[in-house]
Amino acid sequence: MDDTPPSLPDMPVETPLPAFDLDRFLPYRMSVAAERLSAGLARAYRAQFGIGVPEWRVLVHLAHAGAQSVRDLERRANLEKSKASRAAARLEAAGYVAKTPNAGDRRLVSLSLTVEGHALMAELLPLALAYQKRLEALLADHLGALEAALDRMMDEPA
Amino acid sequence: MDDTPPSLPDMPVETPLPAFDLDRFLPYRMSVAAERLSAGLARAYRAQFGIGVPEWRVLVHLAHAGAQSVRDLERRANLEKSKASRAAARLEAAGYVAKTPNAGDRRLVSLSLTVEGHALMAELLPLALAYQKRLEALLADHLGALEAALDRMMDEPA
DNA sequence: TTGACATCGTTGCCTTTGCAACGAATTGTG
DNA sequence: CACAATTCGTTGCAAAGGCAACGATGTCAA
Repeated sequence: MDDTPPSLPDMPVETPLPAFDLDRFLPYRMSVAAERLSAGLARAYRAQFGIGVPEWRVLVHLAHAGAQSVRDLERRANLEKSKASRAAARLEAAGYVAKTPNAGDRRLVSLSLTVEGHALMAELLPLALAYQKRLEALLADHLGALEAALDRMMDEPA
Repeated sequence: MDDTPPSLPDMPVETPLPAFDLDRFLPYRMSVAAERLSAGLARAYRAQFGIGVPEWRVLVHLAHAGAQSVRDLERRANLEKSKASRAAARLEAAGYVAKTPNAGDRRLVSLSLTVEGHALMAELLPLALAYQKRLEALLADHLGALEAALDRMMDEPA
């Protein structure tokens, strides 16, 4: 708060930097808020089921859309290829997901929920839905604008 | 969309799962949008200056608040302790940040921008400000509600 | 048909992350 | 003053992530 610093002779005079408050910077705020939301939910399944975020996304998408290839997950659940592949491998090892070769195109792997995976989702999905409800109630009147803002961010090419 | 599946004898009958579309799930949407914003900005400095997100946060906070300890960065820039420590170490190696022991409390390390770090920020901050401006223009009428929503998410204890 | 080109999923390699433990320094308590 | 408890920053270690390359498969056009 020293508007006119004494400028001691041995202190190099530096161009003043533009004012910039990280706390008002949108990429930062979004990142922190997103981390917070993910962490809040993850507490519900991470410790209890050994499921991380990538696994969660795979499971949800399989539950919602049925059998899917790794490529589908990459495109539709925003999972980088190797991330999706390894998450699927972990889920297969845990017995929640079955990997079967696709008959039509043998490059594809068909991932699907096992009975255990289905049962797991029967537990997890209600938790997620409740979390979503809580958020919607918290945001209330701002929810619509938030979603519109998110849409715009996602539509923008950059 | 087969509402009444044939229920073949060898197909175990499973409780139908609640409808759940990842694309409408807020933690997911926030995470994807945040990643997108960070990536958009990071392109401006990552390749060109070898600066990653943690380094960026350290630099910005030092530019904004002057000399800070690792603990300050942890608290005020949402950087986990070791992340802040290592980012500071990388920045010191790159010559952008100076680490000096704090006279009053010798447990603390005082991090500050070097002349080179100051010059770097004189380049980077305008980029960040322009990016913020672009975002604000894109969001336009929804900006206020977005910020209010972010505030609520951050205030909530969970 | 054949050969160039594209796509799919996995893997190797290296970096980054997260967590816990540690030594050094400081604070608080009796 | 001693000495337990706390705080600060770093580091070891195992897990996760990112990227590029690979083999296998599929497509397409000459």
